[in-house]
Amino acid sequence: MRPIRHPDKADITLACVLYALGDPVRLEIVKRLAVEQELPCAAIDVSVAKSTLSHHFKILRESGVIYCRKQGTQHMNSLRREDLSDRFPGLLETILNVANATTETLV
Amino acid sequence: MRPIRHPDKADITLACVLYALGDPVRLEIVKRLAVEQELPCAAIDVSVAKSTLSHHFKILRESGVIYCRKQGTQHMNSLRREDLSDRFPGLLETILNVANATTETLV
DNA sequence: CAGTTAGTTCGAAAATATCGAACTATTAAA
DNA sequence: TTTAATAGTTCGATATTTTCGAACTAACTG
Repeated sequence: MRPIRHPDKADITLACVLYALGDPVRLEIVKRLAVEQELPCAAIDVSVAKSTLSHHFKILRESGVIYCRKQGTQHMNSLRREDLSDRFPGLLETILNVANATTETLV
Repeated sequence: MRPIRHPDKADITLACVLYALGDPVRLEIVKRLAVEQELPCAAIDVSVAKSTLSHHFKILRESGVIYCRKQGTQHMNSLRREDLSDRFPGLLETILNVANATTETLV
């Protein structure tokens, strides 16, 4: 397995973040991470193939939305809250806010 | 030309809105509309084919981000500010805020 | 009516997403 | 110390989406 790539805070772009969040599966992942602090990929119970879920985590990671560290056989994921609110103040907070206020059938 | 379809306010979903905004061209369109109130498609000067630009406007329209009315040969586009802030309070405002604060090379 | 402008639709090519199968890395068990 | 189990990635094929240019439609203009 290759080293896990993460963009520098300064390289995080708004369009990429919005793109990453603009998918029901990924939005669900982010909502879970907002509550649970840190989770392995398998903790997310959505109806997509394992390889597809892996792809979604990669998109979130490469867009700068989540941070991922290896721990044993697991990959522990967490939101890059601080980096995101430095770069785009209020963005993640507002999105999580409206995401939780809305009862959308996600996934 | 078929009648122009717009989703009802209640049918606007967060994932679709974020998806619509998660593209540099479409984000640029929205930034322009935030300043100019109402614009025909051709007023947006981006380096994509006319048919591609038409597609981007369609995505924005069908996601509920913009409203489009025909006026002669033109299609006048405007942000659905009120509908969006009813449905997702603070979302568009925050996104426009950080979009303008950030000097991203879009398009 | 012919010509112009604004935008859409169509068909093909390119890029992205999804899936299942095969793979890699780490831990646990025999 | 093999052997198996678990977590996740990578690969190859198929499906969906994006992009483009060409052809089209609709409304205005001379």
